[in-house]
Amino acid sequence: MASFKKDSCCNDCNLKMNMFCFLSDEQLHKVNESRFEVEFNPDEVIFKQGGPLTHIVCITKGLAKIKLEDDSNRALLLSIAKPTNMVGGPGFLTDYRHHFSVVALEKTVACFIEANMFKEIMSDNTTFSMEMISYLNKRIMMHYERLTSLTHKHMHGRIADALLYLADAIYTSDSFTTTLSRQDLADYSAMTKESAIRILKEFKDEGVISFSGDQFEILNKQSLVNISEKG
Amino acid sequence: MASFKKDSCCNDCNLKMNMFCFLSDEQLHKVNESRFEVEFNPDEVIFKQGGPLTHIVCITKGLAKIKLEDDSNRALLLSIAKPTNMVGGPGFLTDYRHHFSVVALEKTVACFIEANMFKEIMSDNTTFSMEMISYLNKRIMMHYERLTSLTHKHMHGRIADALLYLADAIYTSDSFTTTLSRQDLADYSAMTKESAIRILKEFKDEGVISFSGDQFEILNKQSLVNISEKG
DNA sequence: ATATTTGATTGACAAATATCAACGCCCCAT
DNA sequence: ATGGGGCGTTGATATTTGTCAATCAAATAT
Repeated sequence: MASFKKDSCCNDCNLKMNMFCFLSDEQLHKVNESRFEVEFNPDEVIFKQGGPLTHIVCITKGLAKIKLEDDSNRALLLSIAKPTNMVGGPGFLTDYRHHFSVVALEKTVACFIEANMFKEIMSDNTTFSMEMISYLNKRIMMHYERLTSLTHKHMHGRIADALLYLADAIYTSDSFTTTLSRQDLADYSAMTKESAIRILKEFKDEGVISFSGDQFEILNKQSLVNISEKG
Repeated sequence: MASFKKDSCCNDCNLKMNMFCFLSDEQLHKVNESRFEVEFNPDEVIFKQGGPLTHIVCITKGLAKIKLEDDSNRALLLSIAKPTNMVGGPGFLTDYRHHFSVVALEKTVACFIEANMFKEIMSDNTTFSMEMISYLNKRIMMHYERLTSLTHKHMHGRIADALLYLADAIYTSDSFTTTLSRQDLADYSAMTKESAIRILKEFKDEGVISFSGDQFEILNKQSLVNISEKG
């Protein structure tokens, strides 16, 4: 297993693990000593909502969905984590519980780092702490976008948002094969699977996208952006 | 104007200003030197979404609504700030812009503290930084609750949530007079004003609440909780 | 006092969305 | 090959929610 390196820093909203460039050599060494990797199969649970938060993970290979579960059976797919995103959660420095579940979407490798180590590092590395604050603030901006999208847009706009998210943020290509099920797409867009399917079909009929099974292609991106903006 | 004091600390979700108990005497002195207060009239804008984030404020008197505005004209009322909540925003340590508007709901006094001072303090007070991380994580938990409530619950459940929020978190009484308009209640619950009014009336007809104008009273709290949980 | 404005309310109706049932398809285990 | 089981798809229908227009009431201006 390769060690984390002090290479380029990254201001990406996703707190790539090279945020570790802010660590001292000694701190970096400590992290690399204690961290370990686990490989998960598709649909396996990496973190379970409600469970104890003892470690922060970094997705090093594969893809995982971040899922908010409520009292009924419905779920909201908050976002997707890809290499090399950090997945922590609001339980850190608060109640040390998980407030969402993380589920592997394919064969996925997660690197576990003790939450206590994070805490220790922060308590004597203020740059790292401030980078964490910056990261949390970017997550919050993302939540704001999700809140307004999910509450103010119609289904067409929400599905357009989902497709744009997958193409731009996850697969970085307008043509992609996904391991997300239709139900996952629906959970991301806060609607039923049937509604998601109908709207995907409409987009296909209108020539905005094409798909067959799990292979998608965005044919008219501007149109998708318009649909997203119109709501 | 009274100075911030190093009295009791507070683990409240709202980062009460007595989070300042984590400051050194010197830091506290610096903050008290430069901060200043402004009084706002009802409906006046304290922060405008999109504007520059140069200061963090603390609501010292009154009540203010935190409002997400989207491209169309619709707004989402995210939460309400009361004394002595801090109101910063995700622009801090990121793009230094405001990502929501803050609007006074009544005569409201806001105390302004330079964002730079916050940054300085953090860079040599790791307890303060970590307290900030804890605060941000609690805000994120709140966003999760809002996300699942607003996307998964029907209007009845959402209005029930709004009423419980006002009674429990804002007015700390099951009987309260509010300066929120029906439109504000609707914006908090992500529905139209007409729908909010209809559901309030239903609750009144069923004896769950009573109200006249802006005076509300929760008559059957358990019932309201049930409605909230059923969705 | 009277006109005007603004927010609250109501009803009729239209649009958006979920539910339910049925069916097809593909993969897998027997 | 064959019979589930799960996922995807479709259509019919019911429910939820928004829109539009009208009215009402309280507050404010003339």
